Amino acid sequence: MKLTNTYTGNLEEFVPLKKDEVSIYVCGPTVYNYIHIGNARPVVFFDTLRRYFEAKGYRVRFASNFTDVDDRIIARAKEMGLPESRVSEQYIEAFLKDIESLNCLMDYYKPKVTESIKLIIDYIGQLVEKGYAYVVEGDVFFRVAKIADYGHLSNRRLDDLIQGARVEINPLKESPLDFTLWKKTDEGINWDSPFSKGRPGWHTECVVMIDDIFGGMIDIHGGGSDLIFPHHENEIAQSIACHNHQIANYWLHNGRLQFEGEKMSKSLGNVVLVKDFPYHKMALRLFLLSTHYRSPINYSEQNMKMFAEEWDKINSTINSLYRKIDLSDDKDAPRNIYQEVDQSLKAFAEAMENDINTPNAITELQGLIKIANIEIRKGKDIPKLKAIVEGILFMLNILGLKPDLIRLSEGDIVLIRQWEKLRHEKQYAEADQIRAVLQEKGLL
RNA sequence: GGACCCAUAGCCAAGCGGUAAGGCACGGGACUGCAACUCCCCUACCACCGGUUCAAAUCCGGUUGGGUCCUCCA
Repeated sequence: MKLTNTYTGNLEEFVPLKKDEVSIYVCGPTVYNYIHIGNARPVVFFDTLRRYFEAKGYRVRFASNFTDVDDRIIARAKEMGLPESRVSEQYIEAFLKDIESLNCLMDYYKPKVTESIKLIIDYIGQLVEKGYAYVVEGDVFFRVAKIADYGHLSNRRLDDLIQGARVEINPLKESPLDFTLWKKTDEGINWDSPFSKGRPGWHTECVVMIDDIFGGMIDIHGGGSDLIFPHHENEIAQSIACHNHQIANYWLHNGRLQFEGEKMSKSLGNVVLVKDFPYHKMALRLFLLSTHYRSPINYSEQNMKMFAEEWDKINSTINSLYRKIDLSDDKDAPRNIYQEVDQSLKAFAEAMENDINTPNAITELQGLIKIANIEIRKGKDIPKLKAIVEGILFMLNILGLKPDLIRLSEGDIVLIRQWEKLRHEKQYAEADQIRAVLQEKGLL
């Protein structure tokens, strides 16, 4: 399998650190609000990556954190008149509910900053001890100048960074590039540390959690492309400082989601929350996978209708397949192997092997859907229908698209037979009555 | 101001040196008692200008138009 590694800029053959096992860490949300569909992109993509690895037979160890200590959470807590912990708990719960609605696998490591404070303080202490960090009036900063390779991931030169810096220069820092590891404060939630009473900066949590969960290098570190600089760059710097090695063999970044051609962000206020998505959640997932993960993707209400209809078609084709099988006298016939189906599956796998090309994988899915509809029309070859339905479900499972299956009850079968009989006898008035009932039940 | 990315039909989107996949919409047809569903057919001088090459949507340079990061953001 090939993946584009941001660190090298190349499409590379994936080789795991341990045979048959893959470790993946994805930067998770800061839990101060509901997530919007842009936040859902990395979640869905990396879930799909995980599913594909699992389908290939790997054991996947997957982790994604909750940033539950942050200025925005503190601000939100004030606004809501609640303690920070209540705010973050509430949005963690909402996050999990949202990603479950997108059919993401829910069993993964979910570390929280508030539960990692001791490890974070120890880690910062080590950085100070080794001379990679310095304490000024209770604040702790990372000494970027000590990392020769700083800027490698984000492909930046230090000079450009310094020149481009528009932030107000913090006089406590030795260099404007130095970033905060620990911030002295008594506002909001805080902890005692050897440096001061305060709270950790954002960049240390992920490295610490990765160490804690995986105990060293991991295979894949992922997140949105906006995290490349400075967050991931800083993670690498800290890891090199502390352990003298990188964090991950492969860095994967997904492109940004835009809203009607504009950036979607909480600060611009043009967000569409996952929980408020106006169509079937699987249409949203289908949409998110319809563009290659590295490219930008544009959300527009107009397009969503398209994906909603496409999802309906996929879903109803599966149900038609099952209906045909359930109504057949031959329904216990074993499935068979068919070249068309196998070719689709092969092409599907090839697409996924090639840097998780989900748009092409979806094309293969659509091809099988078409084959399904042709066979449904022909009607008789139950083993083939079974092979097709199996193939479709296999693809859907990897893409994390969960169909709403409607299996026929005995009563439904009787009803459908009756409808067919009445039509055959040209008793259309009665037939249409039954048809209305069947349509109501979603069986046609 | 600095760094970087993108530009393919009405819309979404593959392709990444050998002569334009797929989906939606539109139009035409088939199926049907009438519908719905479904199927078949049809739809592209690959932003523009130059260059490299036997060959370019694909590589190089420039122009224009979008976007991203440098600052909280997935």
